[in-house]
Amino acid sequence: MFCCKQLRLYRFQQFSTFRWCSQVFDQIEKESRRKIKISLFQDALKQAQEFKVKEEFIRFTLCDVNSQSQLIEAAVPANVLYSAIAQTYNLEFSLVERLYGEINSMNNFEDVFNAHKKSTSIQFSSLFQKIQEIFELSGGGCEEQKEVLVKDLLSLCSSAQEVKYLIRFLKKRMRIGLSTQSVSQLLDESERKRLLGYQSGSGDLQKGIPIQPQLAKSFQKENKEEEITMEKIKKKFLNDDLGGCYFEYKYDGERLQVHYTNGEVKLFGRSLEEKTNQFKELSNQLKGHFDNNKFDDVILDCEMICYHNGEILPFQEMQNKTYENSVYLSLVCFDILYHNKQILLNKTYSQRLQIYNSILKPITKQRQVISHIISHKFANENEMDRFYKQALLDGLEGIMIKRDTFYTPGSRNDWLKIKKEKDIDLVVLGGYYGQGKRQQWLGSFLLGIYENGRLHPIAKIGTGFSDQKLEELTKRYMSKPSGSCPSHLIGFKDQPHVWFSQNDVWEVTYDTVSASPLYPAQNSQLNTGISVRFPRFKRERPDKTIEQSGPIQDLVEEYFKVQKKEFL
DNA sequence: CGTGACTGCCC
DNA sequence: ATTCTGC
DNA sequence: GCAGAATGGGCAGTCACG
Repeated sequence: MFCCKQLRLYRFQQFSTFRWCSQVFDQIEKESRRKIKISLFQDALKQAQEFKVKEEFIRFTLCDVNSQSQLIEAAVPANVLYSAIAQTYNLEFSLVERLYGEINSMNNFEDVFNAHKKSTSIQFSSLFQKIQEIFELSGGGCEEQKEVLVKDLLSLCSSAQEVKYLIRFLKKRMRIGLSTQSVSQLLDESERKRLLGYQSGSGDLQKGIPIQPQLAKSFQKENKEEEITMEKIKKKFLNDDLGGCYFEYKYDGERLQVHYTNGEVKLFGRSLEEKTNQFKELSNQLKGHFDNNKFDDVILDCEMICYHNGEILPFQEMQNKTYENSVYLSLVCFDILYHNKQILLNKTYSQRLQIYNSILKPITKQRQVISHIISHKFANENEMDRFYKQALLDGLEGIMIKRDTFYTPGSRNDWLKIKKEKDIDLVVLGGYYGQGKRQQWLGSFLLGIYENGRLHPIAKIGTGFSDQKLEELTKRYMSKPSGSCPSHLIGFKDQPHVWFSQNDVWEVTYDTVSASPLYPAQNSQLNTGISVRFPRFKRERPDKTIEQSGPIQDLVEEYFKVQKKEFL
């Protein structure tokens, strides 16, 4: 009897301390094979369950304290966190910012830490509770309180490893190579609803709880370097079979999942946050529409767009009308997951299409509360191509092509998006230190464009580099004497960590031009700065001079073009 | 009470 | 959002 | 092909500060 108690006590301390948790994470992080990562996590989950900290352990893994309340602010603003670290370990703030705000290898940190080490590790459940208290703070003066509490937490750590994962949690980047998708697979549906806030759609569907949306993949992503042709799309995506697939315009708005059940409307965003209150007026209009039209219970997949005087406004306009004046908001439905007591996930798209077309009216130039998208079938590449080109002429983002398959939550396999991408030559002005796996490199760069004899910032860029390229670029620019901020950019709000003394030309791919409150690049026709949406690195252009960047005139014209499109 | 910095969520 | 990476 | 982890512009909301 006594022995048993001793054993239990021993195991309890082994398994439910924060040290146990950080050791599990360390193991998972070091393991590169995903299957093994998952099984390590699964084992840990069993132990966590045994000691009644399963929920906390999962939330810690996913850096999610409590998804119940949307109003919770950032747990710990970066500067508060850094300041707490700096004070706890007697470090310069700037050193924390550069180095210890993101602990990767233990080499540097262990010495610093050892002087402040606690000999016993805190119980995991009590650590989690303390973290929760931090999250619950809000209002004036809360940052100061948070700082105090974070200092407490840091001082409770018994190993440098614990500090590492605590910091990562507070920064909301656990980066152990295992995240929501893998965790989700290990949960049953009720745990999934409770802990992740969504349902997978396998088995029963519960209305009023969001379902992971199905997603699309991009055609150009799999076909870099090459021109988009409908012939290639037909061959690669459709297996030369045009028969079963549908073509639709891709509206540039905001994805919303609509649940209407028992006379109640609920809206959910793409990341499954509830948006009912954020779009209250739209929600009420929808309820009115559904009530009046004798609607059955439904779950609809829609794009929210914004109308003004018979025109659909571009994305940027929608964003800032959204909260001010929701009378313009409108939904375009493009799929249906549930209708009249029937789960439709395992119906083909043809069948679902027929249902949503039968209960909604097609989209028109005049705003309706809710309408449906128009689907087309095409017999050959010419028709496909004409449709795509017409979409671009009409000012849309591009088109979607959908296979005639079941609705698969989370999958990107059956929907293809085709967007027009453009290239432009820009000048690299400086660099910003990277985070996480890019900590020892520059992680992004400031780009400029030549106008009126000077270079003007127009965007940052941080994707499109292979690891090797990024390392090479970092070495190249960091080994040169660094430049300084040009006098005309002293007021620029997002100063690079390193200004480059040599300004090279890079070819950059982007999607659209946007009005910018941050970037000063403009010309005399504009009363605002401009920038580009979705910038990505394509290649270096050593053959070009900075004067050959742009020209900005092209971007300005593109910007004006988007402003006055009709979108239908 | 207004402004600027920061964060979370859209894309 | 886009992109790259290891499995 | 999947999942994860880097990174982008820009808006609304929150909080610190003057």
